[in-house]
Amino acid sequence: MNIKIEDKDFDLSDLAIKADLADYSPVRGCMVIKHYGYAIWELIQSFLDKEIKRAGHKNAYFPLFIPESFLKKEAEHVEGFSPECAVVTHAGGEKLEEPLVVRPTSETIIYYMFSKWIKSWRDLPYSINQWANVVRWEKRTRLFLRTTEFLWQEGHTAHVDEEDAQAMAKKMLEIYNKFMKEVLALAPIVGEKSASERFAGAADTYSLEVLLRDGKILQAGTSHYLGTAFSKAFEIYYQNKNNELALAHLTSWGVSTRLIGALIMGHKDERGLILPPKIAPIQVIIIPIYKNPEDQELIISECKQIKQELEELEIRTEIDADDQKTAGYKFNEWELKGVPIRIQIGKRDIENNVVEIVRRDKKEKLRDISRQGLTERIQALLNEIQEFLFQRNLSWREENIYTADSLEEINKILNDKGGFIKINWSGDYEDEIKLKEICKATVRVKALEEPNNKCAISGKDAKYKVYIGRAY
RNA sequence: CGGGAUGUGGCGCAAUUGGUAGCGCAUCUGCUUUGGGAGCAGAGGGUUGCUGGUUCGAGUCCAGUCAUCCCGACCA
Repeated sequence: MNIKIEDKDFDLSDLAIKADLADYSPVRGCMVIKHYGYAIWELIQSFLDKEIKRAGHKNAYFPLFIPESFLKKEAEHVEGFSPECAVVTHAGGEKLEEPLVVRPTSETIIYYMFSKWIKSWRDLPYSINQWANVVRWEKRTRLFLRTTEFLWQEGHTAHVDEEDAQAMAKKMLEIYNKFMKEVLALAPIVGEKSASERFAGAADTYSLEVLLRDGKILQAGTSHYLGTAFSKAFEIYYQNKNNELALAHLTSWGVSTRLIGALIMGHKDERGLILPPKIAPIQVIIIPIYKNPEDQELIISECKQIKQELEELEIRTEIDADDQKTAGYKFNEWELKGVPIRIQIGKRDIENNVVEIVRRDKKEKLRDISRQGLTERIQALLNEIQEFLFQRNLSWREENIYTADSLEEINKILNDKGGFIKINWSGDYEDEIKLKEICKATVRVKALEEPNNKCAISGKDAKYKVYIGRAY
């Protein structure tokens, strides 16, 4: 890798490839997730899977192929997804009687099964989660943010009534929010989508919107209250306590490998990736520095000793003992890859019974850190970095929430700074269109406050206070 | 899917009016090096994305195709 990284403003593809997270595949819009990137996904999975199970959901697996007719059963759903479906028409050397859709999401096939499994109020709430790949033939792709095939988790639940279902949709939203704050150190704005931004077929869509370092906004997770539209389409009826047939109320919720995009773009700086400790595949990188073979042996054995001590505290540690590369090269490379803490040990340090520590988040060099109590010091520092990154992301978000009362103001703010703008909005679709055409911005989520002025787009009476911004 | 750009050793790039492909980094060998991307000397590596066409001759011109990037319309 031959790159000078001083003051380089990385874009996402630069970073994803140079930090060795992913590579392009020969198929348009698809990516290979390399081991360093996949390790991040595995960590995401292990944290979230625990939370999802704690919330009472069990994992299952549904097929990749969905009969085309299933997609067509729910009107809005088919309208939303048909254009981006990959369809298998031939298999086994023959034309299929009914084409099979490669799942863009699994509502239809899961609810088809729900209708067979749910018969009584005693069966409810019913829930399933699956970790799977899905395919959406997007016009424009971008590594991690929008790839043709991506990995995700999708949860589906059925409930006796709206109240119960809404509570679940919100509970899962809060689990995502907590995960993003505590593990990914990202501070999303959480709220309800406008009608036009809803999931195809949903009654209500809630989402988590992350402000990235480039000022753009990323929808990083969603949770939907689906109402009874799918239940009608797939005949998910149950017998209630009054011995009547009733429609189940459904929810679905998911997060994808896009979270890795949020992670990259939410924390990066001019030197590359910055990974919060909890999600970093390597939390501590140890770099031995030596001039001759005698020192080398001594120093490496000290590195191994430190690695072992750190691993006893379950701190993910690696030693970069590659003697083909100079120390300086390694410093830059591991910074590019976002490892939270680097320990440097040379002969000097061993003689003085100290090490040098460099923290990635603040680019701060801590010299002469005592070897005694080092592991505890590192552990505390990892927590400190985790907290620092969250606080930094939170202030970044807070500092970039603006208000505006006209399209001109909105445009100026977005051109100069990006970020979120809180505006009053009439709630009319035509105003959303206007906002998009003139400012290239969309309504991200509704704010909790009540509107306190006329609509910033049209001057009509405002119905909502909303956050808007330019999104990926 | 529309507009624009690009595609040349692993990576980044060059090659004038068409004349048979060159540089830097990386790689290999040797010696010296190693606390912020090492130095010197030598060596290897290419059907120029792919397919076809024009031409005595194509990296260069033409057509098609595939991929990537930027801008729109579509989206987690």
